[in-house]
Amino acid sequence: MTIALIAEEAGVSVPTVSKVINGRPEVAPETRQRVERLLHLHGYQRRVGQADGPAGLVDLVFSEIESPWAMEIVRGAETAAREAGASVVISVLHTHAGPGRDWLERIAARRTDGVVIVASRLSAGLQRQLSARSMPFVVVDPEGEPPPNVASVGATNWNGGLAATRHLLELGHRRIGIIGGPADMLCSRARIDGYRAALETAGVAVAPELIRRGDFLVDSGRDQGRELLALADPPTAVFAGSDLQAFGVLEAARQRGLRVPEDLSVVGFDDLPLAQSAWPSLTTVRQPLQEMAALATRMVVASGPGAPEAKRVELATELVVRESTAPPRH
Amino acid sequence: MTIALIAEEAGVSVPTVSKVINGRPEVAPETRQRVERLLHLHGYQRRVGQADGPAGLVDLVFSEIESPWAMEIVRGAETAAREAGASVVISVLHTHAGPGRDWLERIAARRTDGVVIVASRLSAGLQRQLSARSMPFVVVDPEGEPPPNVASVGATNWNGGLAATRHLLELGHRRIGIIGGPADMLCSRARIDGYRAALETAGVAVAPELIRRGDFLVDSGRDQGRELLALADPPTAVFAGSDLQAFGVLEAARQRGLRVPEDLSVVGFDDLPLAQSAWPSLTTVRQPLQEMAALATRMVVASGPGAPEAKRVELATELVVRESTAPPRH
DNA sequence: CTGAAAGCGCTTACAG
DNA sequence: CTGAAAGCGCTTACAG
Repeated sequence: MTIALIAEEAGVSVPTVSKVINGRPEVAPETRQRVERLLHLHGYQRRVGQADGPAGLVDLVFSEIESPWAMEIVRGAETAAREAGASVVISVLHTHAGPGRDWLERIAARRTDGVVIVASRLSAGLQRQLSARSMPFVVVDPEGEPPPNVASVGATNWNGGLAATRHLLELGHRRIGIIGGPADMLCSRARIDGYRAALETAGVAVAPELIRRGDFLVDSGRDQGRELLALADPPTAVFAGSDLQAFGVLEAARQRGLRVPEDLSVVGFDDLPLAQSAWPSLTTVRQPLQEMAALATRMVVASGPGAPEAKRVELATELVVRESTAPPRH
Repeated sequence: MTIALIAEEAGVSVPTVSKVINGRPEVAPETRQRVERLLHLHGYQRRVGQADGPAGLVDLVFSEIESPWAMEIVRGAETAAREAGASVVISVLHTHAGPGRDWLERIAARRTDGVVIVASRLSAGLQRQLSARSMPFVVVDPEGEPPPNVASVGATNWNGGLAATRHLLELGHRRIGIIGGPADMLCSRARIDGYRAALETAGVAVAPELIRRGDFLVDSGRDQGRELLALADPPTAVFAGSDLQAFGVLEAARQRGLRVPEDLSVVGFDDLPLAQSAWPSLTTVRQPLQEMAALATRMVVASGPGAPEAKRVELATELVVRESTAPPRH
């Protein structure tokens, strides 16, 4: 939006618009008002030179970055952006409700090549506004069901849930607890469904009291783990929703004087670098977080102005067996 | 001061000066340097349509982001930037040599309010180039001795090393191993000096074989820890250079069948969120990473165009005693 | 790697 | 009050 365009729309000359912008006195009040309204309407901002190639920026939007999980996402996005000659801008919203108007206005004030939204809700309004500004976007691990025409990247969570649960069943476990993430996280629901499928296939009844929810952090693993272990008929194995949650379950087991894996088997999800260094080292479902973020970033920078192809990609998860799982005692 | 005047003084054309300012690659190195010196000398600032406003971007430059340590820095910087109405751009250089020409050209191609350089070397050349472009910058935890006129933020590493070592001495330990970071990290040298000071004050001889170096990651803690525990007269306590290194030492102790803290005391450094969840929970020296990054970010955005006041700030460290330290057996 | 020429968005001086 | 014309600082496309 240039003053030339504003001038045309207002039916005045370029110098007149310039005078309004600069508060010169010699402009007729009606003219001034008409021009001001148009300036405001179009959100006019002075533009220097005429660079306007790609901005070299990809916006990476988190709801929270408390977990080392987020660091893996940042690493993947940064690598892919750098390879494309771009840099990553981090925003943390501190809400799962998705980016709001504040954020959108800030983003609009500078240029960006595109937006990667991580583990957050994408409202229809935001989708429309991003599209209106020709900002391509991709959602990583969407919260809730993403609209069908939105590009997204995730992992094969259902398969991961299935593989983890089967591993425990094969070891001989029958009472298997599960701690999921927030109820509206799609990835978490898929894992729980994989857990159910494995149990049902094996002819093991699904016990509602063994299915718990928390956020993905250590504390919720400890709290839910404690409750599971305090049950009259406690589980002999727990499948946690994240590696951090699994660390919390390890803590709960220690507090009860249980040894892992002799008295309790624990499986995590993510395979963060720290999963190897924990004690006992963690059996977990690896999801390729760096690759997921890198792919989303590449989709966004490759798409140029205009929406990227709306497709859903799921990268493979893989069970990594370490020391935290073993057959149950009897 | 216009680019036309600079061009005349440098004996080049106006477009050439424009290319230098915008980080275009097609300028001969000698030409670039001559022009940069003049830009800096005259304190050049782009004058078109005077305002242009702040870019709303702070560049946060890491050499590596493998550790959750980096996440704490990101969180602090992001919070401070958001409070100032700005966003954080992440760059990872994958070298400790500090930002090079590549990076500088990319940065110059867009606007930035300033640069926070984390745990990297700041070359005189880079310092000159940032100044030439009126980009304020602050170094967090500088590698090597930073030039005296450079603003930097760190922690009271010497005091931290002193406090950790005193804690172990007070518990009765006399053979205390230490694993530092890379030899040219200033923060690491300060901690080792604090360790020496505590030993000397207590009249305990400093044993060279007990002083080790690694990077700050888990593997180096495990490797150096293993070597320390394999000594003919092994230490009864180890002060690690980071919490991750301490996790590695815990692993080395387990591999040797030693219990912590009964057979070996371990102290970390940083107090990452995970230090509480480890087992045993880690006695460590807390450094306020988020506050350090937030302060550096605020210094950079507050300084406006032109260099920030060149000052060195050290935030306080604090010993946090948990379960990984105890009196030695005898 | 360099710069003459054309062009950008915007401002100013001035004629009407 | 208004706008055609000249001008400003700067950038870009391109020929050499």
